Amino acid sequence: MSESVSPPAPAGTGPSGRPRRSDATRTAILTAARERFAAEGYERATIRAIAKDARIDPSMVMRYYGSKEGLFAAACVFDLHLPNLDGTPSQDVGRTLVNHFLDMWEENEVLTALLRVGVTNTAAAERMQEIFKEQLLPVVRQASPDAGAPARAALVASQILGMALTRYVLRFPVTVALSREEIVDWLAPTVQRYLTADKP
Amino acid sequence: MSESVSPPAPAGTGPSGRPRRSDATRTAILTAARERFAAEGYERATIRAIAKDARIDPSMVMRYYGSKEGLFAAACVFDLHLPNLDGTPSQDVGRTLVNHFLDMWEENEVLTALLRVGVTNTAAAERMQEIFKEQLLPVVRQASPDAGAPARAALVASQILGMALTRYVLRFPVTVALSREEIVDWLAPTVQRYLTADKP
DNA sequence: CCTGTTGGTCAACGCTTGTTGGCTAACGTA
DNA sequence: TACGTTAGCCAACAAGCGTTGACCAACAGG
Repeated sequence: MSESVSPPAPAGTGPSGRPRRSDATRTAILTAARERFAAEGYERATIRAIAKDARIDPSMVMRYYGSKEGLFAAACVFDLHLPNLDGTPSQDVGRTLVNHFLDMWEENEVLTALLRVGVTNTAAAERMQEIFKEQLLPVVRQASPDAGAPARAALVASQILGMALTRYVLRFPVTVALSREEIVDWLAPTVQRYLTADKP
Repeated sequence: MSESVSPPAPAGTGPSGRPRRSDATRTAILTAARERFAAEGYERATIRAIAKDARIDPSMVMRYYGSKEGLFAAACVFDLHLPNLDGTPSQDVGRTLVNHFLDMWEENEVLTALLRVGVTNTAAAERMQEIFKEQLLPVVRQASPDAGAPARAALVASQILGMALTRYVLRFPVTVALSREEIVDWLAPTVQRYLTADKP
């Protein structure tokens, strides 16, 4: 928690600093870390392997990110970029959301990393929960302004994360073989119902 | 794969042998292993910790199960005990299945272990896939006899596993707080639709 | 009673892990 | 040019891991 005095490493991005000479290395480490965490989870993604991917010494990782936990925290800053659904016809919000989530999952490995690590790492699980709470919940409130929004968001998350789990993490062959269109056609009505249907 | 000749340990349950004196220890190890794997995943569940839980020496685990992988394989033999849906009115199969899965997840930690480990361990992921293929797929075929049964089973799995993930593994507070009835009321129509609705 | 088999402990092995500190060399200003 | 700062490598540490083999104690059958 406390910053040590003597080492010159600022430990985080200097808020008002100009670009440092080591920024390339820093992002190389971060990129390698994301790939490894996403592919192998927390324990199997070793600092040594990440450093080798980034073509630097393992000790550099410690210098720039303090510890493995610090590295993971830095690697998992993430924004879902959920679209504003104001202009979307209310019967299309389910389809729009499912499409957006699939995009997010396929273009960005941070979500896979977060899911793979969160299963064994409490900090990552809480981080994931925060993301869904802070980013999905407001959208859900917009789509269904009754008091049950948190529960509706949780239901949406269960279906979205279940699809991500079986398709991108566990990689069930049948699920992987489904086309984007099939997935959207099947999941959109589910999400739509969780968002807008009366409580059963 | 090959049984070594000299050591007297039969390595597996003797198919025609009478009960051994060490059976109590064997099951103690297996119970402890299931708990640890379910709670912490593969890498964090150390043989030493499992042995301590079972109040025996770590080397016993090796003697009885050969290796950590062997122990995990033995700990994850599992039967979903899916009910025969022949006598169930066809509009109730969704509700019946959701209820059954929730029962399974709450009374047996093997599923949690399998999910937590499968996320980082290919063998466990394949094991989970087998279970769903061999045990869920036939039930799905029974409920929807068209050619799309594998895809329908995959969709059901995505929703069931997503709920299990967020409720029993990631433990999202809102999801944990949902009552059994709420979950069933919301998820049953989803599963029902995946099983019996026309392809969208 | 003896003797082979089984159940169990103990101490150590080789290896990998995260982490540390000291050293060199390049940079950038004064 | 001189010198403090930064970027980077190297070698090592302590701890924990799965795994092994030697050794002891309790049992069972002749």
